[in-house]
Amino acid sequence: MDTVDNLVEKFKSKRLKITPQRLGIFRILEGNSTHPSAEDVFKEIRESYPTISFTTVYKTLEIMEKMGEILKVTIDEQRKHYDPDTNVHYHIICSKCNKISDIKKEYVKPRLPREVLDEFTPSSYQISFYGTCKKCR
Amino acid sequence: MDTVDNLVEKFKSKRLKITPQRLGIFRILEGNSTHPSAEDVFKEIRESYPTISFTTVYKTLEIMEKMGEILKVTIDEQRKHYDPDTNVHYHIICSKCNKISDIKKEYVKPRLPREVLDEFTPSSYQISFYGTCKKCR
DNA sequence: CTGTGTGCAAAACGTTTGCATGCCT
DNA sequence: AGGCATGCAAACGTTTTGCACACAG
Repeated sequence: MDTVDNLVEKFKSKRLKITPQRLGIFRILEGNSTHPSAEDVFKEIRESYPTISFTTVYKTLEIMEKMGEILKVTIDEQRKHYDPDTNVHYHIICSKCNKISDIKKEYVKPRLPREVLDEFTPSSYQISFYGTCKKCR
Repeated sequence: MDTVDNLVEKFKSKRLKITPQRLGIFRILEGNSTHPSAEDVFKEIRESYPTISFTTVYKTLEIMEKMGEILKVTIDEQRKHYDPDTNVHYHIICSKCNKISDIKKEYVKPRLPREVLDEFTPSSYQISFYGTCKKCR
């Protein structure tokens, strides 16, 4: 996602309002590589803004996702996760502690065969490795 | 997954019972490449077995998944999908009609860098392309 | 001042569980 | 006969929605 400052400008240019709640959510997400769920964001922002509601968090995340500022990461069938890093990268997920980490090195771009590209226009992709991390082994 | 006949034997050898409900679920899944959700399986089996319950479908799918006969496909954040093809392959998902298709050709195995393998032991992975299919374009 | 955003409560949705009954082996 | 399987209803966890009020622009 963009910087908080640029995001504020983008919101203003779309006539979306900048509220303390939204600013708090922007700040939590900026540079965040923990792939938080809506609940994670809610819990964290509650510490600095105790009266914020779940509704506001959900709605703001939805707006940001539609704007393309954050990506929905479909990794865990229990809940949605969000990733402010919109560049493609692998995810590794520990099935025991459920931690999601990024892998950016030695990235191999998977390709679709030409005959598939005639039938299907890809816009994004996700690569997820499931396994066990060192701590949980 | 294995053939229905072999699956029946596997269930028997684990002292799991073969009921008409379970047989119906096996038959729906055999050779099924539509990546059905529990609800899809439920709807289809209802046609031949109108009194079956959601509970039975969920529980049977869970057993089969734990036995490794079908794979949980985490592609859609709304619901779980199951795939009786347990060989690794790509999935392409049309964001408009939500159809999930298999890609088996020109498969490139993504690799994790060695320093990651010291920290993380992968057991499976999923590659999903999101986009738009010809019909929906 | 206008219209968007907020927050509550309730609904919606897929999934899971407790439990009494049924039926496969 | 014994124990696993079934199916109902209720519980669950997450996400969405309707609505009145608040506040940013």
